[in-house]
Formats: sequence, structure tokens, C-alpha cells
Amino acid sequence: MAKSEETRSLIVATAMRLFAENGYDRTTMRAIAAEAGVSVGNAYYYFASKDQLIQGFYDEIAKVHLTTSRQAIESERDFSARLKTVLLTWLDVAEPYHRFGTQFFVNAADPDSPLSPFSDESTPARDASIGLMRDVIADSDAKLDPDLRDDLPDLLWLYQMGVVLFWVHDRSRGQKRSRVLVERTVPLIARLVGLSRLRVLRPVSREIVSLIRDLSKRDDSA
Amino acid sequence: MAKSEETRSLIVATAMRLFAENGYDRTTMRAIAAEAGVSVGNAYYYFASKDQLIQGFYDEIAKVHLTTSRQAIESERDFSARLKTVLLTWLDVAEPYHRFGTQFFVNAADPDSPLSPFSDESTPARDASIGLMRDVIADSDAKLDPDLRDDLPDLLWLYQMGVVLFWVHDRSRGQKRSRVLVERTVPLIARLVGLSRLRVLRPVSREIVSLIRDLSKRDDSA
DNA sequence: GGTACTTCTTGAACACGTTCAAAAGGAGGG
DNA sequence: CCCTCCTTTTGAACGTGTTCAAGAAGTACC
Repeated sequence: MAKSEETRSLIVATAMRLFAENGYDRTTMRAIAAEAGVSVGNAYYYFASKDQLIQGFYDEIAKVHLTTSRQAIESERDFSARLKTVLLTWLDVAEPYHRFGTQFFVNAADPDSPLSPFSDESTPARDASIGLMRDVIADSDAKLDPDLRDDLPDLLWLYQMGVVLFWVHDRSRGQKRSRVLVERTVPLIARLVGLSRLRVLRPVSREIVSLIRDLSKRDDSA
Repeated sequence: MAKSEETRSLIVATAMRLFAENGYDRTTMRAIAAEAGVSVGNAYYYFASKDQLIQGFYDEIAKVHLTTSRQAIESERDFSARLKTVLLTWLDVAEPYHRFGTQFFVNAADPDSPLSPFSDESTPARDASIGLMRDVIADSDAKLDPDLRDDLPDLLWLYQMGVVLFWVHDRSRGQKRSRVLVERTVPLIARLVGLSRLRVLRPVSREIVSLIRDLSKRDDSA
């Protein structure tokens, strides 16, 4: 019902405001409830835990990032430029939340947490991000080993997770170092992707693709 | 004093036993104190927090890993084999603690935590690990781009951190998938290190080395 | 409008990590 | 033996995230 949805978003909005004002740790569930004018138990009716409250934020960042970066790369054909734009856009979108985003990703580092980027609960968000990488490649002028074509989006998503990991630890002003990382690793990756067609590197890239495939199989018997 | 040291190690030993038996989360500070026959406050006199209790374990794993793997690679000259042994040895040493080791590394993922591998408090342990990688290269028959020589240990340490990250998330029996990861990525890395002398790849490896150097500068003005 | 049923809301209670003022113990000097 | 100072130990108390039995509000059907 509309009322229910209203209460839910009131709680999440209040939580986000308080998180931004005082940080994640210093914001208590009691404070959130009081500020939103509901009871503590009510917050737990809608959200399983304090962590879950920021899942909404996670989705928000992801959504804005998808639309913004799709727009930004629309008229660009160079693969390297497209990839760089996508990653720098992520840094732009995420910047305001770096402060308590850190706390968020700490929780997300728990493999058992539904907030982990590898969890089942994150599958929709993950697929959307990988889809973006697919488009980055597809509409670019990149020439690459056809064997790489299918798996490169997954690889690029992994690379993006690496950037995020770096960003979480980044204490420089405005996360400048993360920007440097992107600015300088993207050309490297673009060059490596291009080189992947070279005879000498073929076995290497084949093996990488095959390894990722084998390891990402969910079912592991034995 | 001797008495003081005795109490300290009694507490840490009890904690480790209970962690191993019931997992980190389900082991309470009250239970540890009761089992050790001291008061809760006493545990906090010796350890600043519950997290800090496992720092001892961290050091233990690192120490055993260093000596064991140094021994294991002593008579081996092949770079790839040496690197593989070092990483598989880590998996061996860490295996018994995988269960609550997970919880440990979750806390370590917090950049502000002294348990983070990047923290100042971890500098000695980190330097020791990088030193091991230096030896892996130095006493091997690896032929590599001299420009890479100085920085390769750091790169390999980063690679090891990646393996550890994978291991934390690894839910397969006996962390078999982590072993597969090592078995198959080590030859790749060895080949890439070898290829780094190729004319076409020189700029790539130069740029990687230079990037790592720039980003690992601690002081970031601006 | 009444009745059965689901959805939503409450706040006291619980278990936990952590703190702290106070007490106890121990070492050395007079 | 006592006084003083430092180290060690205590356990009650605090603030936290979370749970849950109970009730209130809303909905659907007769």
C-alpha cells in the first residue's frame, strides 16, 4: 500500500540524512526512529538490520551511475575513453558518500552479507553493471580477440570492483588518487585488450578467460 | 612481570580456542572471560577490543608461513614453482582458521582498523611478506626486465592480497578453488614476467611499475 | 456494521561489546 | 610493620543493535 511505502522511504531517507550528517557508526537506530517519528521496532519491520538500510543507497548510486554514464559515453566511440568515462563517473557519483560509504563497503566485505557484491541478493545490480560494461565494448571501435568478447565485460566488472576497493581505502582529498588510478590503468587495459590479439599473448588471454569461467561456476562439488 | 604475561596469554589462548569451536561472532567476551577464569574488565585491560584478540593469531599465521615457505623453496630454482609453493603454503597454514579467519578479514577490510594489511601497525608484517617475495625472485632463475626487479616484490605481495581476498570468499571444500586459482594464475604471472622483456610490452610494464610507485607514496599533498 | 484476517506499529526486554570508578595486590623504602 | 605508588582485577553500568509478544489499524467479506 501507499502508506506502507511512505513509511519505508521516510525511514530510509531519515537514515541517509543522519548517516551523512554524523557518520554511520555514530547514528543509532533509536536516533533514526525518533527523528522519523516511528518506533525502533517499526524500522526493523521494514529493514532486517542497520546494514540493510544502506542497501537503498547502494541501489541509488548504481542507478544514477548507470544512466549518467550511459549518457556520457553516447557519442564517444573510443574504447579507452568510454571505459574511463564510466569509471570516473562512478567516482563522481560516489564521492558524496565516500565518508560513510567506507563503512558500507566494510560490511559488504563480509562474504555472507547480502550486501556483498558477490551475493545472490546483489545479482540484479551486478548484472546491470556488467551489462554497462558490455555496452562500453559493444558500441566502441575496440578490436579484440573474439574469444575475449564474451568474457571481457565480466573482467572489466572485476576491474571496477578493484577500483572500488582502492577508493574505499583512498584517503586523499576528493579521492584524487583513485582518479589517478583510473586515468592511468584504463589506457593500460585498453592496450592489453588490443595486444590480446597478438600471437604471443593469445595463450595468456585464453587461459585468463578459461580460468575466470571455471572459477565463477557456482556449484562446486567435491 | 611474569604473572601479567601469563594472564595475557591465558586470555588469548582461551579466546582462540572458543573462536575455533564456536566461531567469532558466537563467542562472547563474557564467555572468554568466564572460561579463562578472569573478569571481563580484565580482558579489556590487556586487549583494547575483541578484534585485537585475533591480532595474535594474525602474527602467528604470518610467522609460520614465512619459515615454512622459506624452507619449502630452498632447493627450488624455478621462479614459477617457488611462487606457487609460497602461495600454496599460505593456504595450507591458513586453512584451519578459514572459518573464523573470514570474520577476521572482514574487520581487516576496514581501512581505519589497525588490522588492515595497509595500516601502519601492519608495516612489520607487510615488510616481512614483501621480503619473502623478494627472496622468491632473487634466488630464482627468473629473467626479467631489470626495471621490474625492484618493484616486482610489491606487485607480487599485492597479488597475494588478491589471493587472500579470494580465499576469504571461498566456500569450496578445503578452499579448493583458491588452490585452483593459485595453480593457474602463477604460471600466467610467470609468463607475463618473462614477456615483460618483449619490446611491445616494455612500455606496459614500465607504466605499471611507475603507477604503483606514484600511488604508494604515502604523503599526498593537494 | 460486524467479524475474521492481515498488515503495521509499539516499546520493553535481551545480549552484546565496552567503560570506569573502585578495590585488591604487590614492590620498595623508612 | 606501615605507608606510598604502581600494576592488576573486579563487576556493575552504559549504549548499542536486535527481538518479540502484544496491540492498533486497516481490509475484505458477509
